[in-house]
Amino acid sequence: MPTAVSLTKTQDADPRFDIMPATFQALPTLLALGLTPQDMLRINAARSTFCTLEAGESLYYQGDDCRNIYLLLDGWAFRHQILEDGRRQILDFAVPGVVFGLPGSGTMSHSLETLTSCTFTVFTRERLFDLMRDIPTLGFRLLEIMADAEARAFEHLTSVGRRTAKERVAHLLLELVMRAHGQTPVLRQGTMVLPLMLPHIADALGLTSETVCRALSLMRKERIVILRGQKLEILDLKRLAAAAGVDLSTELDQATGRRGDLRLAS
Amino acid sequence: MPTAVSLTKTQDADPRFDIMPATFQALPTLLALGLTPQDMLRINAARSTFCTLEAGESLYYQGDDCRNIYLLLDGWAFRHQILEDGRRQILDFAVPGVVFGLPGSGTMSHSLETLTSCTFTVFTRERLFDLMRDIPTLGFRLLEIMADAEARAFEHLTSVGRRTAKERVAHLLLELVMRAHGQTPVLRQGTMVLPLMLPHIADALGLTSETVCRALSLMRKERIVILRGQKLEILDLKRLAAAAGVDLSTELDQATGRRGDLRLAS
DNA sequence: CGTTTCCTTGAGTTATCTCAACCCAGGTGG
DNA sequence: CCACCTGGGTTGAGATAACTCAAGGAAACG
Repeated sequence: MPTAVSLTKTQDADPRFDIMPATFQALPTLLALGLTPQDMLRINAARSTFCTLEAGESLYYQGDDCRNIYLLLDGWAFRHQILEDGRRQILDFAVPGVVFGLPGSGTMSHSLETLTSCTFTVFTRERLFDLMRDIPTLGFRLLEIMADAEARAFEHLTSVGRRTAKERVAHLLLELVMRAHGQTPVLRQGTMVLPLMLPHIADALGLTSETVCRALSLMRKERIVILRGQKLEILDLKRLAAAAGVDLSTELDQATGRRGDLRLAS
Repeated sequence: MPTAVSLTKTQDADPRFDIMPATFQALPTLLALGLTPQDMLRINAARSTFCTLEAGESLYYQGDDCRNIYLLLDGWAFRHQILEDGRRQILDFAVPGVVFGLPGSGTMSHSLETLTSCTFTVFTRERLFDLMRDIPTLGFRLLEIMADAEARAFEHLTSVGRRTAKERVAHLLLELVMRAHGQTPVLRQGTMVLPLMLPHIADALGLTSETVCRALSLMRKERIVILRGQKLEILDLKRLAAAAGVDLSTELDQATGRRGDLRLAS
């Protein structure tokens, strides 16, 4: 299993990073909560390496000995595991602001593949450690991000283990809507772009694409959501939540509470 | 949903913590890799609060507004989510050394329930932040622990999403053996204590206890493992791995590589 | 030694899978 | 500009892994 891509090295760190190019705006959104502007500058100065992938390429493969930490700046990607006989499980979908490839132990347990063209920032393990030493808040923030990722993984696990096919599909769509809402606000009234194909949804949910298709046609008939091509249209968010078995008001409270939480006490 | 237990506060931090009581030995094993003895002392000094639970009690519930970080010192526990209609998904099993309740956002997405009597150390969010500021290595170590937990969750997800009942059971048993091996070495030749009942295994794997029972009887007939009561007897680790769909040699390489990894570069 | 709790096994049911045909939209080339 | 082709999506019918319900059985406990 070869390493996927060569990394592009930019010119040396430029102290004038406060004039940030467009691709750098993703960093503040998710990572930066609780950080001071000076901290931001230092982090940006450390981001001397990044890389870009086309849709369908892999940043790393299951079994690679990955020593880097990645921050997805732009695009959609997903992480997945593949069994010997080809069965695939999609572990999660990555949207801008997601951090991964963190200093776990041993070799990578999964691969990362892009859904659209993507831009990543790459920190080496050592550079991250230095940054965390200089900026304690960063370490704490990363811990929060990891904890959120864990919560998402758990929610996902509950879906796959204990929900019906229709509930799973509804739940995944709801999650993606909520997450996209935090990022790029949902496009005009309830429509957003999902760069997924049915097999992606199926492999994320432990189903076949036929079953996903049937669940989607059902919800289309019930006028809950319409997913055609890459366009997801939400007709009735409330009933989508109901179909997912989620109490939407609680969920929203949590999402807003979440924002509040992200501000660091100190 | 009430908070589960009252916390017991010990006498103020004692600088002579290098003479550690028995319950404190769990900290070094998993958390302490890469930390200096002085760091250990400071962390121990900050552990002024702990709590003890009997088997079957809960440390916190789904929906609680939990602001603490817990370290399991002794005993077995599990984290789980419950749906409205009572369906339960067990998210993971906790053994001594596991860290959880980390500063995610919003309210707790799951509950923690003990399987045996347990002892936990409790850090408040603020205290942990202070510690991380003082001991940068601690933050990095916690990040590693979280990354390992994520890898376990992903492996678990793949099991539930894409493996057959027998594969799932074999895989879980294998995971528990491997983890216990790192901790309390497996009891005499291939026998260890598992404080689980069949419904726990079933709810962890997205199965019913009957299906788990059938998978276990099958493996018993095949002379792979015997699980009776709380005693797990491994008759043929190689074939257990094969049944789990895992290449054991790779897995072992990884585990040993892992130990190496845990030592921090700096 | 009875009671309780959990494990085991069987037989019928069902959600999801498998396999296969068909459809539709978009792109390409004549 | 239209015919064809291709890569998904859709729908149906039969197969199957796992579920449900139900009846024992064994071990643990008082």
